[in-house]
Amino acid sequence: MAVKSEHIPKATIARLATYIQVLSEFKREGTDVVSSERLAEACSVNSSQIRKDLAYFGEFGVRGVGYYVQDLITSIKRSLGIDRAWNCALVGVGNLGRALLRHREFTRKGFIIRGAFDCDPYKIGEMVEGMEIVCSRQLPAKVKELGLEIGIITTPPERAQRAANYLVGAGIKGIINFAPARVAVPKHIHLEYVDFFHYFYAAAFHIRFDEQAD
Amino acid sequence: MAVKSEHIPKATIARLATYIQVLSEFKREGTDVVSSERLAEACSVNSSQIRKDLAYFGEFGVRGVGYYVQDLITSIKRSLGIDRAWNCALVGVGNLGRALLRHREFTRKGFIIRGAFDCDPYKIGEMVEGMEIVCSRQLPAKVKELGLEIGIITTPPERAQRAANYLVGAGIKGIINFAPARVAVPKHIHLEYVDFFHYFYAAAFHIRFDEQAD
DNA sequence: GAAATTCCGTTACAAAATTCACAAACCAAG
DNA sequence: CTTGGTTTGTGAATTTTGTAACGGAATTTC
Repeated sequence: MAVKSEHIPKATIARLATYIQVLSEFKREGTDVVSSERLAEACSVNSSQIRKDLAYFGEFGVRGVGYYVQDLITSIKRSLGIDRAWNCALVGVGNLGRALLRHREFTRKGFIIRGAFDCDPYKIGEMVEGMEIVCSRQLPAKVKELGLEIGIITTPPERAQRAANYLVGAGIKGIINFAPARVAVPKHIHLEYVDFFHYFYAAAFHIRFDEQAD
Repeated sequence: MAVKSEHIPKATIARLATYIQVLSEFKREGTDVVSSERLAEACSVNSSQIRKDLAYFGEFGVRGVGYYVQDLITSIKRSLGIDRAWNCALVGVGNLGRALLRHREFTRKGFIIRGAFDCDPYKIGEMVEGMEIVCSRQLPAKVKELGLEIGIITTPPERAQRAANYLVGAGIKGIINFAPARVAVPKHIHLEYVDFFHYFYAAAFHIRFDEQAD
């Protein structure tokens, strides 16, 4: 499913993920068809917004009717490139790394962690969730062998750059960095920073600010 | 530290969090003073962007010099309202909930989880990380007793709304929802959705899209 | 089967965010 | 004390994003 237009706003991608979530809820409730208006309300966005977001990727609705829930889920997934599984490598098996390895949702959402890497000799060889922790030096071999495409960094901040270098050198295509540190990568590598404290900061700010506004 | 202007863009808040992260790295390296230009490069944003973001909250720089790293960290933290600790309640002690309870970074960042709640009778009374799991019905009492202000929802999606209701009823001021479900709350309650699969979706999309663009 | 209704896709418009550009402020050197 | 080299803070210009309005396609009603 090709994109219609050249550039797609980052915000649109984020909203598509929300649409999938809400559509899945509709599906569970047994709703087959939904209008942009009703979907918009459930997502707390404008209905034009939804129609426009979807228009970047194609025509998925039926005029006078709305969107078929299951079809739309499928179409959005295809548009996002999550209509297939992605093989992932996790680098840094600390507390956070272990939590992610244990998190069943990854496999369910199509992001399958196939390799766990660490450079600590005490950890190498240990089994976590049925997976053996492997030395980071073996990344190039494993990336080829298992077809790994996305790297997940869960090291301490000071080791994040090294993990990124390993991943890039091994031929990974994209990196999701959970470590609280910026890393430099060649610009053909897609890089995302995950830091859920951002959300806490935003909450703290608004709570404090809203109180002042009274 | 009061805000200068009425409305502050959501994106600005997100960037301030990034600035803190990068400034902390500068501090660790022993850099005392930094220009908006250098900070901008490290954060991958425009230098005017930084100056404008900061201008919402005050004048923190010195013309001809730049920003004093430690002072700027302090100023941004005060601006965001994270110059003090926030007491949090976690509702839903499953895999994700336990992972967050174990995550040391929360305390270090000033978001202290003081109560763990669940409605499963088999879990109530269990100790997790030195904290006793308490019945969700006790939320109102505990919120008052411990001064809890922020609620963290880590229940399965179908129980997220109930958790939100409990939290709101107990007088919490803000909610961070890690459950993959939308919830409805009164509009004076600040609500943030956390879903790190968003980042994976974005990565999947760009990797696939960039390949096509070759 | 015609009219009325619904609702998508798209274009035009409005709002918001980002970037540019420059005056004012500061420091250092002579 | 003045000059030169920096760098901030901010109003103006530009770009991007979001919203409203509307034509046209599908369905339902009579």
